[in-house]
Amino acid sequence: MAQRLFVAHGFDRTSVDDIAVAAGISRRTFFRYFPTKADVCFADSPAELARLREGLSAADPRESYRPAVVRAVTAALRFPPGEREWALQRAQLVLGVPVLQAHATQVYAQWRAAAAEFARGRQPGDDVFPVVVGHAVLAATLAAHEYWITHPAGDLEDALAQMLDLLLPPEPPPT
Amino acid sequence: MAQRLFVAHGFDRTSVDDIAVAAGISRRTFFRYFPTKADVCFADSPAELARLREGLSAADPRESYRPAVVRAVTAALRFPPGEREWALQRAQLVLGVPVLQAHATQVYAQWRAAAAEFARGRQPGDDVFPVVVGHAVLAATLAAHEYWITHPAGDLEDALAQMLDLLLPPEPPPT
DNA sequence: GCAGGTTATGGCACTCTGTGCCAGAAGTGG
DNA sequence: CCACTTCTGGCACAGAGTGCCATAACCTGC
Repeated sequence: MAQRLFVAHGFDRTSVDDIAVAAGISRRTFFRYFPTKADVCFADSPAELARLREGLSAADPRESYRPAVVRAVTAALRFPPGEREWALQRAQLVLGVPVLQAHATQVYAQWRAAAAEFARGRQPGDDVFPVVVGHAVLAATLAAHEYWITHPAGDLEDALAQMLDLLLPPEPPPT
Repeated sequence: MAQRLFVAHGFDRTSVDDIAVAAGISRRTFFRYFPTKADVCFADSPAELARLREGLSAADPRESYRPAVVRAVTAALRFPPGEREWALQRAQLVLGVPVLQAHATQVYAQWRAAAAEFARGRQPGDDVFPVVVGHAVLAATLAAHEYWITHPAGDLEDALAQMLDLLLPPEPPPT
């Protein structure tokens, strides 16, 4: 509901009062549901993060790590076909509005942490590998979304797989 | 000067009034020098960005792109030895304080854009390569800083080179 | 040194976000 | 119906950031 206002009038020109009035609640109540105006656009993020963690921890330890990451990430960000427009609109907002780009860093940090933790389990004792994998997963996710909003005819999932293939580092030999 | 206050009392617990009083200026004047409280920590960013662009555009077009990027990035972020503590402190702030992480996205976007523009010049007609290189350069820069603040004994420059080597995609064959 | 204009500074009032506190409405179980 | 919990709204507040205007500091040329 609020997302529609953001798209129609711009995020910055939509005040919390506007949203509250449109939603038929008070300003104070809005802040009980969403800690921040920007959080309206990140309502699905906890679920996506949970799916990512789930997909990573479900991976077969004997399988090499790259296909496992590709599968977990694409599954975590999959959406039902009916929500395609909705997801695209949200991606345009998050990647295009500075305040939302900024707010997204908190979500990104959790993605990085999840990927890094998985990588640490694959290469115990290696301090570099988890950091690189964390940033690679995040960079690929962002790159895929960036590519998607400029080429909306294609599928996000394909872009994700392609970007991950280009950005994930090779698996170092076990120590 | 303000950075010292941030380190001593925390970024959030330091108000603009505090900074203004410590600097002997008025609150209003502070906002003339820095559009935002967070911008205090990004005073060097325009110069770093300029050095990055410069280094990239100075690269020999016959050289493959990866070493050119490594040279440009490491040169852009090089600092005199006397500023090492200062730079490390700033990195800890920017990577550790949520508000600063968030504000940094604006700077990151410019880095990505500079790297992407360079990559576009190397692979005209390829829509994927610039996006990937932009995100790879940024991811490697962040990964290097993240590694550096947890292993401050090493050199940032070495970490940058290592991360870029792991994250930069291979150069696709010319079309 | 002085009148001219330009630039830097300070103060004031305002909007907006986000928060703490408290009062009252709404729902729930006995 | 009553007690208890939960949801909601209003109010006041702090802090960031901005627009406006008055004034102080700094050059100019004369």
